[in-house]
Amino acid sequence: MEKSLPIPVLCRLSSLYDYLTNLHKKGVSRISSNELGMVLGQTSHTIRKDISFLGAAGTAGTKYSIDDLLALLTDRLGFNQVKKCCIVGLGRIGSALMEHFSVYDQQEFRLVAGFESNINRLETLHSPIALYPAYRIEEIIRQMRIELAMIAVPPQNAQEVADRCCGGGVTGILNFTPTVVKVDNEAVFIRSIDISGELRVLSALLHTSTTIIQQPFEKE
Amino acid sequence: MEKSLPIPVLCRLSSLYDYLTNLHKKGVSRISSNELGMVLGQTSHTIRKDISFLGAAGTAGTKYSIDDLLALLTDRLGFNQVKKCCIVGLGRIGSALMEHFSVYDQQEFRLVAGFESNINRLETLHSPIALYPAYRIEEIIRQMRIELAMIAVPPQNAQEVADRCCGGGVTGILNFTPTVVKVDNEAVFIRSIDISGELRVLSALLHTSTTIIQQPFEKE
DNA sequence: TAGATTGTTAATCGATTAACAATC
DNA sequence: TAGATTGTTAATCGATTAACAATC
Repeated sequence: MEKSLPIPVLCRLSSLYDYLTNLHKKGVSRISSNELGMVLGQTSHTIRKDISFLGAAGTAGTKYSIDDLLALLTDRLGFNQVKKCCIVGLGRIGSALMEHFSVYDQQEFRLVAGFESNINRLETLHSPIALYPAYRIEEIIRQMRIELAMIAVPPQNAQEVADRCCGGGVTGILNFTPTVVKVDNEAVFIRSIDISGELRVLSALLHTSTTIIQQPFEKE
Repeated sequence: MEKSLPIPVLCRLSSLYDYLTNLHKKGVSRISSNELGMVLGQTSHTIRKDISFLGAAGTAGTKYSIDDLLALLTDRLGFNQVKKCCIVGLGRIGSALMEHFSVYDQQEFRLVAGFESNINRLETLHSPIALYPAYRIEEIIRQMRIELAMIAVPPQNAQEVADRCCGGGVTGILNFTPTVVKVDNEAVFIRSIDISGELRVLSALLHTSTTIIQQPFEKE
């Protein structure tokens, strides 16, 4: 039985993949765990440990071959199989994502559909990617075999949309809503990006770091 | 000396704050750690532990008072002090964020400036928020006493922009770029949102969960 | 009082860091 | 061979979970 990769490891490997892709484009051919650690803000130990999760990738004494590492990452993490994605909710954030992903061609995924419930708004939108009214979510996801859905609807609709995306058959959801969404299907992965939440975290960090004195609820 | 809150705790408290704010608006007055756990996808233990980091907030036997909890969170995490924010880079994502934060009025922060290096593009943009050319970053940040910067520039410019934001005096950076940015100032907090990275993580999750057999590098 | 539910201490779990052996 | 650097095992650290005492 395959030991599945811990999420923190996966996140770092994803970032590593991105960086190596850039190096590859620049024509760099080898790099050490030490150098990688510097750039990615990790220790060299962490880099090597993370890589070793994928199986051995380098040869001792030599630095990592960037091509080999990229090939290993691509293979093990499945980045060679293009995943079809859709975006539900084409408001400000949703349509920005739409444009973003229709321009950048990431080899790992391809945006193939957008959904919007407001028909008037839908008609004002233009995109090289097919757009559909929201009531067709299940139908289109199933028909096109879409695997990933990005959800950028108002928070109060996030759960319902997530359920319908699952109903259509997606196995991954990227939730841009502060709502914590849940699905009963074990096989569906959910990750969330909460922009306001992140701003609050930063805000709290600056606050708590400057509030040095404040000693709450002193017991006597 | 004040023990600073661990980041995971801070993230959950931020999400708790958001949820309680909604409950408050709906007129709900009390809620238990158990119910909160259900909704926020945590155990009741975690909820209570997190809250206890702020000092005692409830009374045993009774559920938490939502008003009291909100007051405590607001006070301890500094959400009553409005933080001034800016956005650097007004491309697709940047201008979507711009619109987003100029519409939603979050009491915790206020967007006060946007920066864009492309003068032609700058002139086509219209916003209720003041927009400036990128060369004025330091000047305006210092002058307006802006504390937080969101960075939505091309990845290759992220580090330089971060440095200049720090030069102006921000103490928090929300980086929307896949580039890992670093600053030498210890007092500056950085958080990152890597949208493509998250998609890759999801993508890898679905891949590794379906790839059951694949047993790499079997030792003999 | 009895039931409910908080706050906190203790136990477990997992991830990161360190050390080092393996090896090119 | 000696120097460099990987891969892996062990040690540390921190966060989550569990248990329960405190108390309304």
